[in-house]
Amino acid sequence: MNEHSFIFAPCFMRNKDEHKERLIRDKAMEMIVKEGFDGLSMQKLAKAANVSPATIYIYFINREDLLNHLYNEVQNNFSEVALKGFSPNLSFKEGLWLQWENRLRFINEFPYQYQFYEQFRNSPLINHSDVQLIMDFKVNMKHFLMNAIKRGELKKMEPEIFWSLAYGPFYSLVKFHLQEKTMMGRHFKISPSKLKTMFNQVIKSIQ
Amino acid sequence: MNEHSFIFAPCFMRNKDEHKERLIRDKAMEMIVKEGFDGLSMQKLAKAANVSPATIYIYFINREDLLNHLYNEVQNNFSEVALKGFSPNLSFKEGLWLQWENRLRFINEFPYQYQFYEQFRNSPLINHSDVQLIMDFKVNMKHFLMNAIKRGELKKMEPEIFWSLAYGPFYSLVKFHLQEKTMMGRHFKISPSKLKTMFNQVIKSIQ
DNA sequence: AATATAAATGAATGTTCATTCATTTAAAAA
DNA sequence: TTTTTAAATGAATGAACATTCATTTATATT
Repeated sequence: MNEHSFIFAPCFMRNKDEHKERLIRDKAMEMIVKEGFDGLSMQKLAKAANVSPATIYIYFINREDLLNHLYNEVQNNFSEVALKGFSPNLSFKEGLWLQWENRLRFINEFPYQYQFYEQFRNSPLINHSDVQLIMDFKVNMKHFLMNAIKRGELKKMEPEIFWSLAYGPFYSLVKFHLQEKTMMGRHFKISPSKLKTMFNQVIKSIQ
Repeated sequence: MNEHSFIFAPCFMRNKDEHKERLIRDKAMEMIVKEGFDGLSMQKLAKAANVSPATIYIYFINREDLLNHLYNEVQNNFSEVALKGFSPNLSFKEGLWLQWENRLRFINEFPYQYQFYEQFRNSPLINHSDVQLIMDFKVNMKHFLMNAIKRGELKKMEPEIFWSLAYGPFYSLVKFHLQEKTMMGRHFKISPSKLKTMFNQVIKSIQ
């Protein structure tokens, strides 16, 4: 052992099992969606993921850290999917529709992730989370909106009004369908034509 | 004691203290808004309301029963306020605006009630609640929408699309302002003129 | 004032909770 | 194969949980 031993120390280590962490994360989201934050206990989660309770603490500092990591992950996944194929140079109508489609695809594909996300955002946990929207997303949207205004496709308005007009109806429709789903036990996907119909009406309110 | 003694039994009873129940209900909603469903324990609630834990069980069967009663109460209050001054014979624009104003008034006046309501609706607890919208509300809205369609002020569309277009932006704007509030610690009320501006844009999407 | 009743209580109960810890296991490097 | 390391564990810990119960308290009626 010399003074540099901590740098050149050989690394005889066992790797973390990523499949195991994935399982813990997925089961946690599923439990929260089905039983609420109340319903998530570390012991029940351990049992559901087939690991020891202590194992969870190898991957996460504590319960709160686990929840924050889950939220962080979904936030990143969601905004990444929302921007798939997007460019700030698209016409306003094309760009907004693309994001509606992308968001709906994510929600249909990962309903547990999305419902966990909504539950987290509507709870006080959100106040203790320091997760920020990824910068890429912010910058893209800012340029997109500036271009649309420059081209006269969109009139200037306060940002919160824009977001409320452009996405309020979308998320409301999604909520209707997710409620239906949990009530009927079956998943009725939002039909693309219904979505497009509503989109065209929303456009009228923004232009 | 005769066979009718249970009917004519004298009633030497001490009355429930309504002020006490009110306090329990209010503190419960406040705790849930501030700390989530996780943060509501019967012992902490008892302490906050200055009663014994056992007292809560005089008014509510158990924790779940308490939460359901709270939700039920807010649902009723909210839909009652929403209909204040409403008539199905109002013009579509007048009737919808009246409801926006009424709803915003309720949210501004009872933010804890509203935020509890939102948190409950976005949690799985909603699946175990058998609370229904009051019939009066349903009937009124149905006639209102039928009249508006008859007069040509509103085109026929699927109910969930109507609700999403007519209220999605409203609730989205409310959410923006409530988030701001909890982040800044101060309450910035939505200005009526901002609300009216957005309302006029929303109307364009529905007609 | 006396009485009967349910409201109200504080302490207690058994359970479940998040988290820790001494130990074992597996795997990467030598 | 041996060595070293961190992953993984099951059992344990003390705190907090929902709920109950034997008493006491307040009050509407007599």
